[in-house]
Amino acid sequence: MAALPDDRRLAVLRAIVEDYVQTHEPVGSKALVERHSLGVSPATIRNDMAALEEDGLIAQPHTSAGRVPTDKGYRLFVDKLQSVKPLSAAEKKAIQTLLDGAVDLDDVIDRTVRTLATLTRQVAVVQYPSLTRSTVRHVELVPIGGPRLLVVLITNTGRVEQRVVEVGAEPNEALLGEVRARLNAAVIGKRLTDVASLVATLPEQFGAEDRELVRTVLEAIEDSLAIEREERIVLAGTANLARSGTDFVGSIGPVLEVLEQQVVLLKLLSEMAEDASGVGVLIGHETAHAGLSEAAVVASGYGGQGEPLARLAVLGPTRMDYPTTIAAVRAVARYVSRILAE
Amino acid sequence: MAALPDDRRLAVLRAIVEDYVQTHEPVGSKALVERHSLGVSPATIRNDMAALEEDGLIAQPHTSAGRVPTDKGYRLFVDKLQSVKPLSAAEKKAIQTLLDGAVDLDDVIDRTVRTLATLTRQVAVVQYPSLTRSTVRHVELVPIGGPRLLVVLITNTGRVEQRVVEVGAEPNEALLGEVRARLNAAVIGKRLTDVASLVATLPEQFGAEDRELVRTVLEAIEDSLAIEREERIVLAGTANLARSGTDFVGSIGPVLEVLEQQVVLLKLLSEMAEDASGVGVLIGHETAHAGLSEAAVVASGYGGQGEPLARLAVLGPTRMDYPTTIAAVRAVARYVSRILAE
DNA sequence: CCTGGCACTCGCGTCAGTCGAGTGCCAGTC
DNA sequence: GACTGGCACTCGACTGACGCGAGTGCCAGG
Repeated sequence: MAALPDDRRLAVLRAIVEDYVQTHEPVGSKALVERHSLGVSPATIRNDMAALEEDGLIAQPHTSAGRVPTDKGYRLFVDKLQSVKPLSAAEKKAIQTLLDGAVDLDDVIDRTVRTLATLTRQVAVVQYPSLTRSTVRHVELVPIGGPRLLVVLITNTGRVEQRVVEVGAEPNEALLGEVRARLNAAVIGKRLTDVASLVATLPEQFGAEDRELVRTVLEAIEDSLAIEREERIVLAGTANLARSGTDFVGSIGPVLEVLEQQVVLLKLLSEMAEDASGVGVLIGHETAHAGLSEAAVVASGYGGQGEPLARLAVLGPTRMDYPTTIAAVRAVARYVSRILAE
Repeated sequence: MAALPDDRRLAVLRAIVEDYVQTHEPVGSKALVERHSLGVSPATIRNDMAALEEDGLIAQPHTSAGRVPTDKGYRLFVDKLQSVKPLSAAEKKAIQTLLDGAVDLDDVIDRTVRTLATLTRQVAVVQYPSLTRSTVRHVELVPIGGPRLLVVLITNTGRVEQRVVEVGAEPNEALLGEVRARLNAAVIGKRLTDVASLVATLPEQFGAEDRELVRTVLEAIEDSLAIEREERIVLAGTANLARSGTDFVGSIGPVLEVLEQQVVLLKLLSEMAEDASGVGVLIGHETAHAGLSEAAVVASGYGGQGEPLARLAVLGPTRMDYPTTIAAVRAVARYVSRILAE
């Protein structure tokens, strides 16, 4: 095919996506030439549309109706997106106002997810900074009366994990100090993933009668690092699903179900590929989940230079405003990263 | 009015509620006598229905349709509920299986809310044990390098609140031990609400140069007790809202919005009155919230003898199976209370 | 390769007509 | 006085016919 027609076909696809996102109605050839200055007649557009349909990029809900983009069409639209809509000054300001003044990690995450939901008017998803990629800032052992010991682990992201353990007998302060010192010496500044191997030989450095206690403490620490607790997700804006009314033809039930199953969400987020700017998009069936066949996810890593600490995302109907959403996700991700870097 | 007809009217109301809950369709006089052995003819029932409508207990959606209970009708139905449907053995077993084996408070709450949602097939809401009604088990001060101090407060419910504070200079261990000892002596076993007044005179017991540090620590503790953090709510089963499809005629959007605004939910829970068995019910407009005009809340306190530590609840359409739901809420509340008591 | 024209398709809204469930009322019976 | 059977009436739900209009595919001509 010649260069010109192919270019125009892309322009037509782009126009169809834009119109459809705005009007939520199948778009016909006539409306298209009226709303966009394509410089050709409806009949020509019709030919192009037939070709686009042949390629599986658009489809018609029924004969004698306009065309609607398919998942594949959205995908091409997103891939060929040369320019992301920059945020308005007011929006940037809003992000700052909403995110500044957070007192701790929980608060940062909470504000982030709300900001993202408000900004995009979609469902926002924020994953807690993954423990596996952060490092140890400090480990503390606190006797809390009787044979009970509070084990506290603080990460460089400000996250605090704690656990109460039962040790055989009430430990004396001197021993505790010794364990605390050696433990910290071994792990401070190290990655959490390496902690287990770093402390493996620790019990051997103590007398036989103390080893049991040391082992119990180490178990607690490794326990805190177990996947179950480490991978937490926070949601906001689920009410936006209902607002987008007829966007999900087969009710929003399945979508809500997916959102409740954090495991599925986490898997989705962790497996997403990102483009050069750090944003990844999954459209409809690409999510490989039946409940999300009419949904799209726009995600970005955040926190940490190079490899991100965790991901945040927006979930909405496939029929969403991708340029704006992508811009919002990227902006929020950058801003949160800056905050987390302190 | 004579005693008999009044009794029968109540029976009619009860039958209407039961049928309507089951079929989700307005129920007429004929169907009523067929499905229930009321011992009278449809015509008589019609007269009773007219009276019930007069009293505002039932209503007809349109002239030539059957009757539907009003909020007031549901209220009377619930109030006159003499027997709550006991849970089946399988259900009791399910509660045990789901709730046993929780490792900490977070886990208990998490399992509870999921159990409740699964059991009732509605939205479940669990409030974290209120800090204000629990007591202090232990306070710990942990130096974490430099002028930073980790303040940890553990309650009798197993809840752990922590906060990092910046103190002027790196505190020496002796001083810290002294503060720790006096602080614990003052507050252990005391109610959190009394903590602030109990420690008021604490700074005076220290030398002038140390008072600043003591004050900073106390501030952090009082901060941890601030309402914002103490009143947390966990949800599960929001997908059930969508499943109940046409139950909410005006979409489920407003309901989801309320669920996201935890403040509203908390206010609702805290203001609910409870009957003798510890369960409270709010129906439709009684929630005093527009978004919940078609919803009902069944709540119960849990944890703590006498005055409960917090509440858990189920939220569903006004058209819900009250006897079963009330039974489930009560059973789960009792079981959680037992677990929390250890 | 684009364009104007033309016949064709098909979903949607309207309208009239029918059906039936359910009601209210009344006169009669126990 | 309470209950019952009968009867006329109401009104929403469903159905089928029908015209409208948006949109398409195709074709011949520029």
